[in-house]
Amino acid sequence: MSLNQLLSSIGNIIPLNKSEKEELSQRVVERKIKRKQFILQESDICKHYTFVAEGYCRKYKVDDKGTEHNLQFIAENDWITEINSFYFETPSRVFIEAMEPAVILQISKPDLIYLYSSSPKFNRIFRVIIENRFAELEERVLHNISSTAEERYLAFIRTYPQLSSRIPNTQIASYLGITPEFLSKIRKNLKLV
Amino acid sequence: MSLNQLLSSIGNIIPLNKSEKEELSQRVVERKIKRKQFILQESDICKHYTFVAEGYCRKYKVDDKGTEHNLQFIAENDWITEINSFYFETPSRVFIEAMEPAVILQISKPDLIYLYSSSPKFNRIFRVIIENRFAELEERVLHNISSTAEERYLAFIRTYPQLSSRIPNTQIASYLGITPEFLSKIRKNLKLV
DNA sequence: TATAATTATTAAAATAGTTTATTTTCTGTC
DNA sequence: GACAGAAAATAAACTATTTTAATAATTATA
Repeated sequence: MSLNQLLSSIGNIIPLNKSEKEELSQRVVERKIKRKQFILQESDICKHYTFVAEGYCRKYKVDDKGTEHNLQFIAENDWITEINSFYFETPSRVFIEAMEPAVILQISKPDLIYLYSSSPKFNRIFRVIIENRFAELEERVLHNISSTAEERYLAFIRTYPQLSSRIPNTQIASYLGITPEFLSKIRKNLKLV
Repeated sequence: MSLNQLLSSIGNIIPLNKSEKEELSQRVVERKIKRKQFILQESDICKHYTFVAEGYCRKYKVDDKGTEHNLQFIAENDWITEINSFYFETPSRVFIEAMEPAVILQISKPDLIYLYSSSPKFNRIFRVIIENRFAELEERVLHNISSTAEERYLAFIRTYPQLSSRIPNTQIASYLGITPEFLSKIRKNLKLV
């Protein structure tokens, strides 16, 4: 059951005692989300820190020309939020959307603030969660500025082997910052080699 | 004096009381760094969280071909570390180097761990520091995948107006992920327009 | 102040990536 | 199992960016 998934995922960071688990469990709300349904829409305020238990999501931004740009894919047992919008209560500039039917667990900001005060461990947990994501993001920037599209594509499928097979190529292209046509070209090339 | 700079910068996140300021001040070490001197070298373990009081630094990675790629510039009153290396005590994959004669304040990992346990505020402070940097980094990824080199250059000088005038164009090009020659072309073009 | 060394600019040719348009393949649904 | 709609592949022409190489401008140092 998805709450256990969340507890064990957090337990990997720091083991929680019974009362901490209680506190956390009581403040988490489970939701079932359809494919293509939004978890967060642009210009809304991001009210939750979200744990993905089943399915996967994408976080993307729409630019002035209406083109979508994928910032992140979020697989099972991973956390997603829009930090700026969540903490500063400013309108979100991104969408978060389920790519497959999903089960998510959400914590509201007041509840999270409560948890931070109830045990210092929670502060630490959410610091570690964002630090992990930060390291990942920095890795990505590095690839973006130092690798060709082909190298980035190979790195992507190497880093997310299971997930990448579930993601349509259009979406992967948008994540890599190239057109789907050029991704096709790259894939064709790789087959020849 | 640089310790006051650090205290006031942290005070902007959460005000500290006297004893917290004491605890922090006692665990911070000031160092003067020459231009081009390293604060962290590749394959070393990052031992400190570093606050830049004067001067500015760059964090960069050297790829297989020996080319340097700038990941970040760190100006006065900002923090820098290599999260992965610092927390997991793994060899750093990046260099951090002073671009101008600098004054820095450093906290070692044991001292930071101590601070985390001494007051929950410190956990929160370093969570906020990394969250801010995270938001900045995400903005950058977005630009990288959705903007042309010219747009990225304009965004860069708009975001860091004072700092960008102190950074050589070669370094800016490396940050933008383009060649210095192409940056020249862009700058020429912008003058004409 | 002159000279060396680094940094910035320019230009031409080569490569990487986009655009537009068409065709093929895949997927879901009745 | 046939059909509609979405996703993927192909190709040609176009644009962005790199590479190489040479020159000009700036900065550091004897």
